[in-house]
Amino acid sequence: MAEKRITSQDVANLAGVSRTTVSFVVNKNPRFSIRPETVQKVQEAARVLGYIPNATARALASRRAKAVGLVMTRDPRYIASDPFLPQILGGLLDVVKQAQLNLLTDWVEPGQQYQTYSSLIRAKHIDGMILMTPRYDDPGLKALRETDIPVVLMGMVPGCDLYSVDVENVAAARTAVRHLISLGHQRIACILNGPSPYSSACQRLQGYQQALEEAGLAYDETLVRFADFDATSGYSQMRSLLAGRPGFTAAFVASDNVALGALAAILDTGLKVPDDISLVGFDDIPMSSYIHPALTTIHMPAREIAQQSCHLLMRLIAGERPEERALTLPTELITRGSTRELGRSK
Amino acid sequence: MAEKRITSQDVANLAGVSRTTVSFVVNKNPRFSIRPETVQKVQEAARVLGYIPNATARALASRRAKAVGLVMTRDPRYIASDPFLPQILGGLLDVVKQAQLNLLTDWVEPGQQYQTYSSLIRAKHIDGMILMTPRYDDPGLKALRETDIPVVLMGMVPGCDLYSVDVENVAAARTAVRHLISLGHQRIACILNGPSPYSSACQRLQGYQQALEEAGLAYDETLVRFADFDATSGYSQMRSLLAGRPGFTAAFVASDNVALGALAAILDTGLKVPDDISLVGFDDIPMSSYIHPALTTIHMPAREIAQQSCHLLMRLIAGERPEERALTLPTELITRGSTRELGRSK
DNA sequence: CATCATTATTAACACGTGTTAATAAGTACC
DNA sequence: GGTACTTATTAACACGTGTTAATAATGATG
Repeated sequence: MAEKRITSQDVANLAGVSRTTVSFVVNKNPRFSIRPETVQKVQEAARVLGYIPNATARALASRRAKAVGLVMTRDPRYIASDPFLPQILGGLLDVVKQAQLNLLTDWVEPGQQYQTYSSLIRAKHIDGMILMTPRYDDPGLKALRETDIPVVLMGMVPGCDLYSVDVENVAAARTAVRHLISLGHQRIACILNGPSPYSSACQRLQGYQQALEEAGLAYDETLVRFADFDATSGYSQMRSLLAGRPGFTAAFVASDNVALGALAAILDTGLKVPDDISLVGFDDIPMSSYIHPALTTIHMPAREIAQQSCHLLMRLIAGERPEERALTLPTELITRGSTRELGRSK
Repeated sequence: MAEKRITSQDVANLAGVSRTTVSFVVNKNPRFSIRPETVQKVQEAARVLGYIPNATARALASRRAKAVGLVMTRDPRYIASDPFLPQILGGLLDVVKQAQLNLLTDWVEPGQQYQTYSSLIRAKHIDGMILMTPRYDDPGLKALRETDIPVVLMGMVPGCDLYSVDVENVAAARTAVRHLISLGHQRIACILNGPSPYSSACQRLQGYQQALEEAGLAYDETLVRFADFDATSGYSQMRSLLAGRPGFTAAFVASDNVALGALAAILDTGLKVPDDISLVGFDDIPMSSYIHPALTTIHMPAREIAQQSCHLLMRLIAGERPEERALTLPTELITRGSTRELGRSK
């Protein structure tokens, strides 16, 4: 309690130099060269006293918070069931630690988006932010575009030219559905990962439609459902699909999490995967290879997305303005046990 | 870019009062009463200008960072596969937002614990911190105890009287194993969630041993394995168990995540759950009810743990020092399809 | 030796707020 | 109308650092 805070002044006194010199040594400011023996003295004094610069004062003086924000745009209850969050966080922490930055996490209450975006930045708690899972209908995005605030979207919003890092959702979904078609399936159901305001849901639906179209298959709206990111919604949407008895032999579920729920629904109805219904997921969450049958899915490079987003954000904070505004990462189809050629049994 | 920052001075000028008055109005300082019409004037001016107080300056002046830290003590690769992180984060964000605090996330590199703990606080980036999944062998804990830094452990470390919030690991594990015993199982394998330096692993092992003892069953070390938090490790540990052909009819796996791997290993060997082997997990991750067979497990109130930890931390930051240092939350056995009475078939 | 160029160091101000101690204005009382 | 007291407001300092512009010390050059 009585621990006296040690300031740069204390270090300066002990080393017998001025506070400014200490600052130059600590920050290795290249514009001013300091005699090696002075550097030595200062570093020794800092070590002896256990000097740790006060980050707050530093932020105030340098007008740099040395922190970036991860801002989520979902209800907290979805945050709690987001299977990617750990990977994203892991990737961000990696980069952030290496760059000596801090990571602040926040979520925006629906409808208060702009308020939160702008106050986070303007209050200078952070230098820039990464927006996770942006929505089409977020009015805050347009407002952000007009400022010059460093922002990176994880996931893209069409018609919005903020910097973004995303996977090729359309192509990936098309690949997934093509795979089912190549196995002979003709009636293929589709459950999207989330509601349509989320751009990833929309794009994956597009990929589904494109694959059907190029194969000359009709698009049947009654085979399409929108889930809500979690397994529970996947379960009920699949039940709703099965209740209609539409005779589909395969399903593309645009989220592994949702797919697990869908899988449970199928098994509960007494049908088997892949014998009766082939299932393709999306995301390749760590667990996908450990369920039975192991889930065929699209690999989502979550960690890379996080890392690239962070690197991009750091460039923006440094003042760079790269030409390319949308960075798109490749995905990969992982074939496992949940898909099988139509009509072939074990 | 040219957007001029608006300071409290600007507000003061517009309202025709001093900066101090603005500060009193904004902070609703009760020690100084201000005439209602002045308050009105100031608030109006702030609204017109869109004034947002600079959090950094505020933190510096008030010597309160208005932020708490979530510090993880695992390798980043474990962070990435921690199924609880989303729930924890969701719970923390809930509380933190309500208290107008910010949440900073960080992880400590093994071996550098104390360095990071202390610099985070002393640099005043945060006012206090929550340590996730502490280890027995963390020398930083002892060092922390000697300072008066507000810290809450999520998960407890015996012999360390830092404030902590945890579940009753021993009792919960005992309940889980008792359940298996009550179903007639006598040879029960055990796979711990993580390596023994993690206290939760140790405690769950104790619970396992106690249940055996009170039922008069012998403790067989060859039936015990330590996993490494993820499904992959669960898979290999279960394979290793099965390779020995020790004839166990049930297994207690102290983590659902690990249990999923173990389940896959069992099924891959051609055995069935629960027909051949009954399985009890631990954690009740959201997915546990959606796999087949649905996992019998111990419900871990992750969200509550996070919330309670945060509340406790806030009290510590406020200067309180509650008598009770260890808060223990109850768990609950959730019986699902993965356990069955010995010898009874479907 | 005087002059200039270069290097090393520092005094002084800036960053935007919280807070104390002092002042000014207003009110009640005899 | 002066005094004591309350209320409203502010000037001035504190927080701990980054950074510029000026100064002092050193070395090189004619």
